[in-house]
Amino acid sequence: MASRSKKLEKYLPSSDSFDVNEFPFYWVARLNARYSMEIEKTLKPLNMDTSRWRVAMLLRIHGELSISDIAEHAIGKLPTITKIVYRMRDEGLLTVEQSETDGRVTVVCLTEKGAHNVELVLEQTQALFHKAFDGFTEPQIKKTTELLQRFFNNLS
Amino acid sequence: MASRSKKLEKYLPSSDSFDVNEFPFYWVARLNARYSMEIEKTLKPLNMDTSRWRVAMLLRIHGELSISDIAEHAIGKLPTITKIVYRMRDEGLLTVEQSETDGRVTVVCLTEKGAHNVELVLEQTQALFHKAFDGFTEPQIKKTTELLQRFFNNLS
DNA sequence: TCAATATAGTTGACAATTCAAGTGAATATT
DNA sequence: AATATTCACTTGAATTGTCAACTATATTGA
Repeated sequence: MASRSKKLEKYLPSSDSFDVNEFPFYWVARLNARYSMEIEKTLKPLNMDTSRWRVAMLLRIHGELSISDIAEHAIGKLPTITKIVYRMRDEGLLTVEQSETDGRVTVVCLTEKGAHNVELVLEQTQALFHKAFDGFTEPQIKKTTELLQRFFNNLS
Repeated sequence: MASRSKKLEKYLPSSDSFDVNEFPFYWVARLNARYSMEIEKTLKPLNMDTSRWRVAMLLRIHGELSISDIAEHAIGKLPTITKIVYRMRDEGLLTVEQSETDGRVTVVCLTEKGAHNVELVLEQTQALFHKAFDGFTEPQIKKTTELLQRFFNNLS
């Protein structure tokens, strides 16, 4: 047995000494759920939800994206993203058109209404983000992202 | 303007210098999604999914829990958890009964079949967890959990 | 060049989640 | 002791997500 197993044992769910409270993925799931719930409170009055929000935010950042691009950034399944996108188009939040250079790809872009909506949400979530980062220093935030990225890459 | 805003600005989605790749919640969402997707590959052949798995795992750890307890640990909504629980009961994975000390609460417990199922999944996910933790030292894992907990508490 | 394969997305049937509105049991208030 | 309120679910209707199968476009290789 490798010596590192001794200390790392409690992080393996199958181990006898496993402790959920020390298990990173337990906290990733909980934090994600809590974050989503909090942000939905702001989103709901504006007829948005987390799915729509993620898509809108990605489009704000990247200008325009294909359905696959969105699926990749949001780690969602293609049929799911497709449906979110068409739902949002029907609501007038974004435009959908076939790419001119590749007939297979669907290019998605925020409408003015969609962009305006995003800004509204951003204004109203400011307080939430300040609360989220409260007590954190810049290096700590950086460290968090770095660790999360490493776990992410390990699973990819 | 506070001096700390300067450096922390890029972490606020409303800021001009915002960078998603440095945004912890982006990575929390992505990591959670990827982790769920990976674990579902193992779960599916055993007729399980992430929801059922979370509930089963919590029951393995805590012995028995009320529906609210489960909702709290899994950060899920009560109607959702209620339905998952009754689905799992119908599948013979757990028992559901009214508490003797408080007639409002529903006590949930794994059946033998449910417990056996959990052990099967645990065996088959061993490799996944080793992969997930690959390259991490004990202090790094500890640090990750600590940072996630702090974000979680900030949002609570 | 043209069949074979791969990509990118879409659709319909089905499953899971969520909201709103309930029920019934326990606590708190008068 | 009677009433009001809170708590812990539960349920039905509507929304959303997922799988499997399919379409259309692009790329590859003989």
